[in-house]
Amino acid sequence: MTSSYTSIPIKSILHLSENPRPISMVEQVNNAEKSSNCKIKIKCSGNGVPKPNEKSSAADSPIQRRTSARIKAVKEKTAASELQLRRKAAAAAAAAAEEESLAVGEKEKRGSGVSPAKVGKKRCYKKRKRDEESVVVGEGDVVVLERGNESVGGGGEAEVISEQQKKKLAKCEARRLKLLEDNDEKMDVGNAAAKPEKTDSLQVKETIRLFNKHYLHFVQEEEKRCGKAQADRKAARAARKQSKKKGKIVKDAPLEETKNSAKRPDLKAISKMMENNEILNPEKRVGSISGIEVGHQFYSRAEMCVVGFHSHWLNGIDYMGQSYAKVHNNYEFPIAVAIVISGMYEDDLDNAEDVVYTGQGGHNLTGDKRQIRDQKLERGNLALKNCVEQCVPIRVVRGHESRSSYTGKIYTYDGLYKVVNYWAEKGISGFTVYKFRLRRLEGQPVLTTNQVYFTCGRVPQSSAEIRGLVCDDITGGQEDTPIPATNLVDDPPVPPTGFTYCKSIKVAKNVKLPMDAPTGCKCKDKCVDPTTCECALRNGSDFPYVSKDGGRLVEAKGVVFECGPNCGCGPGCVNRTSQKGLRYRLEVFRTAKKGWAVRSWDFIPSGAPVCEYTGILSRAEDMERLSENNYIFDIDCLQTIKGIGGRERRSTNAAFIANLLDKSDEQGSESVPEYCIDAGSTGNIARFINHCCEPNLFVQCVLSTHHDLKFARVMLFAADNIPPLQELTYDYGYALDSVLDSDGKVKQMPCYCGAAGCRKRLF
DNA sequence: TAGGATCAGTTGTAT
DNA sequence: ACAACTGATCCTAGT
Repeated sequence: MTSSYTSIPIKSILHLSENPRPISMVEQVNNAEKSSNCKIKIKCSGNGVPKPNEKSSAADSPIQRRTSARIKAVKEKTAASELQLRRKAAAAAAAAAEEESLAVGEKEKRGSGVSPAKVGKKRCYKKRKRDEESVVVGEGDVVVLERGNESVGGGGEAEVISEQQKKKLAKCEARRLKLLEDNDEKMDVGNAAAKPEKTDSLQVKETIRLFNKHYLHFVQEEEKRCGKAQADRKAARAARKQSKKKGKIVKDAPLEETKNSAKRPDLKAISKMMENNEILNPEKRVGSISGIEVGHQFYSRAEMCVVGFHSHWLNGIDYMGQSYAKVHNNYEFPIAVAIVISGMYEDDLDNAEDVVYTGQGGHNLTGDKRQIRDQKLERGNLALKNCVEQCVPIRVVRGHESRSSYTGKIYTYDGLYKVVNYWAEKGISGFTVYKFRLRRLEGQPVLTTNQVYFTCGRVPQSSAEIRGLVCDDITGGQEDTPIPATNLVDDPPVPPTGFTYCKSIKVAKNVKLPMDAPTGCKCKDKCVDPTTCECALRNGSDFPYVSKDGGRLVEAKGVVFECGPNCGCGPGCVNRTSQKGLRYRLEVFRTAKKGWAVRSWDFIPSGAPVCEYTGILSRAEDMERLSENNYIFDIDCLQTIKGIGGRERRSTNAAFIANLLDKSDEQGSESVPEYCIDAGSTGNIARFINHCCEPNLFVQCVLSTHHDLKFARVMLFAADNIPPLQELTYDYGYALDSVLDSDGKVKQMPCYCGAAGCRKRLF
């Protein structure tokens, strides 16, 4: 039986709660603000919403917000400087590429020194890395094995060590020494060595992001198919009823069409990524995988596959088979490289640092999930046995039941373990099972499995449990779920002040929101069929959302057309996903260096809507006068669609949008946003979300009550699966040199978000 | 909530 | 070329 994780001392849990999640290494831009803030004494009244006329205190400003570009000056400058910049960038990239290709040999020797900054470079690095891996097994990772504990056997039917095996052990020792040597070299390189690790972790992040995109795409495909199947069944039933009346016999539709069960979108996503060569680390390898640290959380088995951590979504033991013997002659194959401990075997025994793992086979896959046959020393079992004899460490992942995951399960990488010994015995059900004693290698980060388990459970259940609470609900009851504010940084702790909470957009006096609501779809209750729903057609004949998990955006789009006031569907329609208000329990918390920040107590799956950016909808040029307002968000829907002003180009329904673009062009829209949302004095939770160069949210413009791109609603969606208590961030999206000061000079703002790929400048 | 069908890549073996 | 192997996932049926 798999032991529970309660074997961890309570102390370690307490320790955790005493030390809140480390705050990312972000330097505050406005350091001066903090001291002034400390002097302000503000009592948070009743509902916690400050008076509207309270002066916006600098304390509320984490770092400078997405400020309106100084429009006129930019207009003049953009065209000229953009061209110049592009030329410069192209020249720099070319030079870098050349330098890179020349330096490859040298850098490979050092095994480091890769700049994470430029995409072009990153690609070069990725490729080189793979080439490296295809010829090296077990190198480049720190593997420290203790001697004297490598005897084979120890259990019932232990095998005895042979002369040949002794030789192998010697070989193994030699390998170990080499690894240590390599490690020393790495240490010498010092800081430079840390860089590629970060780059790799970004690659891991991006690969998982890509997986999520494919995953949601296939979820959508399946939802469509199942929806159609359901409609077909309904129609078939109706037809049968009719024909019964007439006395005719109608055959049932073939099973294929009526089947309602969805094919597994996760597996389809894996297949797709294999087909596209998008799998990270496609070669199996011994030891740790760079970019995946101990404690890394996976949200499904499929995630492990796409980053090359464990190459099968189903097998417990991942091993390198005989085919690897052709390329690598330093091992006797098969050898195991990774295992998943998920408690599926009745004979498992798990004490965290010390595990008795049951081999594979003889397991009743359906029903009671117990042993029904004897296990044999073959496949994964043989691979684990070979690990004992050849001192090959294996990666260990543990599965946990957890609500904070879309699959209800979390897999945590617990580090490298060595297979100490193995034996065969009669298991609980009376069949022969192979057992492997695993011991965690020393010198690794403290085991995090239990911490993660309890971190998730540490989310407060009531306001009484919240530490450092300074405000019960900054929304003053406007949102369905209250948003508390906590402050464990300031002394005395102060709540966020200087703004009025508003759930929805307010419009400035001199701005007229388009009132001509577009014609709506004629669907009833919920929009289902994307081939007939007009709103779906506007999005390119597909709904932008999947129904799963209450609505998730499949991918970032130029603009999303949602159902609006003239649509026949109700509020529960999937194509109103962004209109349903806050879905997750959010918290505003004070950080030491970044001012206020936002995090969620709930798990947020990728593509889920987090919040809208609200405030006062204003003319961008009116904001020019307000030089110190740091809460201005330009509505850059048009720019995003056109892919200008530093915006990434996204997929769009070209046909429908071309029409809208023509309209806006007629109205003389330039490359600079005309309108913006000013959350300086009035806004919602979004005004507290900080910038990060590698964020976990992204901005998505949404149209529902009208089709004017200049007034699109601004929504923030989850870009990744976001675990509870992780700070929420998005990219403020400045083009470098796009902000000018009052004298028309280019203004520069350093970025201290601390991400590996930080651009070092906010603008 | 429990049971069971399904899913698809890897591996080893048979042809 | 093919079958065996594997346990996560999700739907369905039952309580």
